[in-house]
Amino acid sequence: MDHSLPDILIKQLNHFSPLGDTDIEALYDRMTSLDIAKGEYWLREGQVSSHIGFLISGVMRVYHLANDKEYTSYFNFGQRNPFVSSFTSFTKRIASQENIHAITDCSMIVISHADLEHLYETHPAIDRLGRKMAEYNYMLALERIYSLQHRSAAERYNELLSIYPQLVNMVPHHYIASYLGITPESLSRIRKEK
Amino acid sequence: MDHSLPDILIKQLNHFSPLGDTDIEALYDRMTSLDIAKGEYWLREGQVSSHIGFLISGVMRVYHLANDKEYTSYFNFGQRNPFVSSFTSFTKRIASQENIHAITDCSMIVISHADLEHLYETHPAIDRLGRKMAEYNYMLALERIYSLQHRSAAERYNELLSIYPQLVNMVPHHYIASYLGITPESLSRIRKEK
DNA sequence: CACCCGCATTGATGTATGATAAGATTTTCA
DNA sequence: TGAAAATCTTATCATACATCAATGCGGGTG
Repeated sequence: MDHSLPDILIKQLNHFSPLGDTDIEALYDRMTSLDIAKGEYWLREGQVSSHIGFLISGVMRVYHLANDKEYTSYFNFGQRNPFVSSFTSFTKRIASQENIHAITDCSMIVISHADLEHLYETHPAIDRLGRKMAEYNYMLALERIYSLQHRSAAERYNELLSIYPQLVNMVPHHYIASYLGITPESLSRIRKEK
Repeated sequence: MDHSLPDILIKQLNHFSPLGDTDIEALYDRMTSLDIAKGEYWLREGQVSSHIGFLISGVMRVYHLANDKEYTSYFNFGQRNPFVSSFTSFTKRIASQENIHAITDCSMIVISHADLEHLYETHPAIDRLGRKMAEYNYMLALERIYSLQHRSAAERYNELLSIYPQLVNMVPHHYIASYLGITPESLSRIRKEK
């Protein structure tokens, strides 16, 4: 892509692990920008996830379909959770069980699996960056496990509110409910309490 | 330590990411073996986790204490889940909220944070290995999130049975219940159904 | 051997959340 | 703009799981 990777991407990646000029140059060469309009899909169940994305703006949602219900794996939104992927599909090169779509108009910077592997092979600093990102995502996942394991639905909702105050105004509530592991009706009751 | 890292460790690490002879040599120099007797603690809440461990044999348990209750974060047991740590404490160098203790006599190979960082700096193959391990742990965490989010207690118990058939005979049931996010009474009822 | 004491079980009851159905509200778009 | 669709709420009832209390079991220790 042209020499215009958004500052926010460089800044965030540098925050995970410092990159040299040649590393950033290599990223320039392999990453491309991708805009997705509200409602559009980036990945459908059954496909092998070919790219991983870094979300610049908007809200994306990863969900799984079973028994006629949607199970929201997670949202990508803001700087806390910018890595968009069906991670297991992307990493293991297997069919995804998940769908990924844009809840609002979205802007991403993406890279293909082959290109990322190539960068890992040729740029140790990027390999390290990959490690830092995986460690970060793992720690986020541990927090979520703890929350699901030990907190009530109302507590989980309040946690979500405190972490992403704006999210609740941007996405349909039944998606939020599904993310929390409850029904839309239960979420409605929880919200009424307050 | 002496030149006798267990084959199982080398084999498992190689399975994550291939290591050269010099990498393995470097691991030899920095890793030490550590045995912990049944009931002993490896880490107490409030301490900063100084080492990460690879479990060779036995069962370890990571748990958190709150409101007079024990919340079991996870078990380390067998080859599926060999990395023992309070990961956030170890990675961020902050006080751990978790305790780690041996449920049975345990044997581990451990490495200090400083030594691991040094290996990451000097051996790109080990940095890559770290990435693969983090990615692996992340994928395991995603599975657990899905299970907690969308499955009933009985389903989660059966999952656990199918993944670690022997575990239920080796650890007190109230630990298992806590891991599943339910009370010992509920677990007892689930088991009676079968 | 007998006594604990931690653990597992069982029963009775309470509560949070799910299921179903109906209505109200908002959004979409022809 | 107006009708249809999607979403949100509310109500009722059902169920899974928690809580509380009591009993039983089993292994360690005097």
